[in-house]
Amino acid sequence: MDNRATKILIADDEPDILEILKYNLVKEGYQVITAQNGEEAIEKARQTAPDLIILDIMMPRKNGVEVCEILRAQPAFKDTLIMFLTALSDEATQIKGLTTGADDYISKPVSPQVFVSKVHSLLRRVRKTETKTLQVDGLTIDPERFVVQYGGRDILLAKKEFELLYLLASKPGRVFLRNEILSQVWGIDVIVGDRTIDVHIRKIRQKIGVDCITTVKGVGYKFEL
Amino acid sequence: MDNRATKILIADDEPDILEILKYNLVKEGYQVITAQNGEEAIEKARQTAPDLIILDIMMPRKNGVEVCEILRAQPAFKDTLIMFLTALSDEATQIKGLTTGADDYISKPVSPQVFVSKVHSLLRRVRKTETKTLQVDGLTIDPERFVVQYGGRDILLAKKEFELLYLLASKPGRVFLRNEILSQVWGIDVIVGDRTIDVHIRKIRQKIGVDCITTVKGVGYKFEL
DNA sequence: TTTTCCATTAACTCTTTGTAAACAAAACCA
DNA sequence: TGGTTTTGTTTACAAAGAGTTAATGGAAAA
Repeated sequence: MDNRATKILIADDEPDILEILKYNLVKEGYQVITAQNGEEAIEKARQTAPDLIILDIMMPRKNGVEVCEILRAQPAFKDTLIMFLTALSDEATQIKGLTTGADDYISKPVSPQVFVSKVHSLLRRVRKTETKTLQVDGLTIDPERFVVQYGGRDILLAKKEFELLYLLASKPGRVFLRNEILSQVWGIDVIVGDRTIDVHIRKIRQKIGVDCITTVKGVGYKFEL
Repeated sequence: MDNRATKILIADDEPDILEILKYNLVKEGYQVITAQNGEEAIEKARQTAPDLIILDIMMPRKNGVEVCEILRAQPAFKDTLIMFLTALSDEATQIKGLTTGADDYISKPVSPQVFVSKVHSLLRRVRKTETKTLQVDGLTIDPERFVVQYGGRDILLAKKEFELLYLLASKPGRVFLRNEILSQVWGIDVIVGDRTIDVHIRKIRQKIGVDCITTVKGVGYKFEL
């Protein structure tokens, strides 16, 4: 699984819990941001735009449910995943939490395994629905079939090639910095050599046979037909 | 799985529970109808002809078991899936429930995951026997006889092989991730080794004799003739 | 009960893919 | 223009992933 570039915000007032959870998520390759109270959580959420927000219910300065409600009221967080941590398996709280628009909850105490696997599965569930077929000027990129079509021809790309092309084509004309490409396709903490991107770009150009990727020297690449 | 067209009726007298369950099913793409008591459940069942009916045992104005009995007595609901919710793990009630013709039961409290996965697996279980014969490019897959026909030839597949092929062929061209295959064919909580899928794929390819399953490395498999 | 068939695992091989390294070619800048 | 930086290309190699085969234990059929 690539957890690259997946940002997770955890808010809990107990530093120990925060540490443990953070440790386990970082180990899995996620980028973790922490907050110790409700207001800090909201602030950090705005600053970092995380993919998943994990909120303890019991927190000073706005509890988890309140934070969730505030965030959900904003368009930016309408589709962000939110998960609650409940100290006790307080049925009432669980229900309230879910109805206010959280996507899942975990009751503490929880084993790191279970915690991590819950996070995984929640993110996976959502990612799947994110894949949409792209159509740009006669080029079709279909993640469901994992096929690129151009001029009635099926072009088979390897995984990384496909992911790279998909990223570029997701915003035609927009320039993606090399850094951006790295963190989106390879992951935030994967270190690869300078020429790796170029080699993949080359293979894509070769396979497609049309010049659809433009180099912007000193900056990055953009997709354009 | 395409849950769009799947209608689920939930009957429970506690609005909170109803909300939580509905929320989770809707999130999975099911169409959900709710009822707050036994009689309402029967009425809504008649109106909407759901694919699955989830009944709380303890309900005012006819309890779950009574509702089940009444519905089962009607030809229209002879084959509808019925699932019970039991507040306590009351063994006696569970048994009674099942003998009156329910297909499964869940004891509350239940986590959203478990609940959703039970619903999934119940529907999957039944859909399988719902036996729609698939016809793709001269290949006929008939779940009723457990037989695959190709080029006028009958090919006998073992159960797992058949289920796997059926899944892949249900959406020709679409790539199924290994994970997806595992959870659809083997079940959500079965753990099998890495090579198990490959071995089954191999047997299918061998028996059919035509290359109809394409490997997408690092991603999964797809059916394509 | 014996036999056959099936699902799975393990061990191994084969293939594809990703990356590094080394060098060539551009583009940039003075 | 010559030197410098950035990108393109090629080749080679390691590792990931998938294919293959045989063996095992269990279930179903005979």
